[in-house]
Amino acid sequence: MNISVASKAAGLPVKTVRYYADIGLVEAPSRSTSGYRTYDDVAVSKLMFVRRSRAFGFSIEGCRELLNLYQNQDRTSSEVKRIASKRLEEIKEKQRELQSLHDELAHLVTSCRGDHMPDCPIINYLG
Amino acid sequence: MNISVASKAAGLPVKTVRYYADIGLVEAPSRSTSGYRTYDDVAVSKLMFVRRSRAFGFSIEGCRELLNLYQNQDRTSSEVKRIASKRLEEIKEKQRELQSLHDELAHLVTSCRGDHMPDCPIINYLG
DNA sequence: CTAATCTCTCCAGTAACTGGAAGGTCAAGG
DNA sequence: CCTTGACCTTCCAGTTACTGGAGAGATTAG
Repeated sequence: MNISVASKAAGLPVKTVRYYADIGLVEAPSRSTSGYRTYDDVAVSKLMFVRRSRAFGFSIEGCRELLNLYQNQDRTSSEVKRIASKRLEEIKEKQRELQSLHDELAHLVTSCRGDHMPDCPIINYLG
Repeated sequence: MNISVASKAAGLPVKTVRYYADIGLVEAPSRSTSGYRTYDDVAVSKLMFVRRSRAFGFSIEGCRELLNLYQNQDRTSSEVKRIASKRLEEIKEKQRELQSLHDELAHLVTSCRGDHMPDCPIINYLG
């Protein structure tokens, strides 16, 4: 399979597929005589695995860890759970941040009349 | 006031204060004979304004717009409100994203026993 | 045979800083 | 007067995770 087919199958842009090999996140694929990258189903699965991990917000380094566990038959589910739990905590922390941001900004927006006058509680708060 | 005093007053790192002038977000400060940047209270207020805007997650470009309105006595509060509302919508969108991420990942984490065995619903889901 | 479509590599740019090197300036202490 | 240490300056590079584009070779359809 050439790169465009593999990238479609994995659901990733071609550039990204190349990039993941460049940084050593996935194995460098073999090449055809003319130098084209050649992919098989296993390679595609790994790319897909990375895409799904990224969708959960795991960093590239996080994906690297997860991918190692994915490929390692001697892994323990507790290792996986620890990494996923850490990410879950990050998500919760971000949610708390966003919630207070939301509440504060929503309050300001509500209290601003939004008319043609220059006086504005939002500006007053920021200044 | 030298840059370190101003940066403390504004609550920003020295590097960031320089950076904001470099990109033209705030005016380039005047210089002492020896080339040191010199700040006054007005400059500090503007830096503080940017810091607070950034804290709401406004991009540098967003801050630029807001700062223009802050400095413009002919602004209308409706302009300010429009920008703030846009940001609020972005925050809400991000919250929705995070919520589904949270729910999905929390479900997976809960269903993973986290023991010494390799079988893991998290890995199964990702792979 | 040619035109279109792939593919390759390499370089640069994105956002918003942050770190560090190399070197000039200033105030205080001895 | 000299030195030491804390400031200050500029410039360059690195961060994250890609993305866009140039220039050139390969392959395929008609």
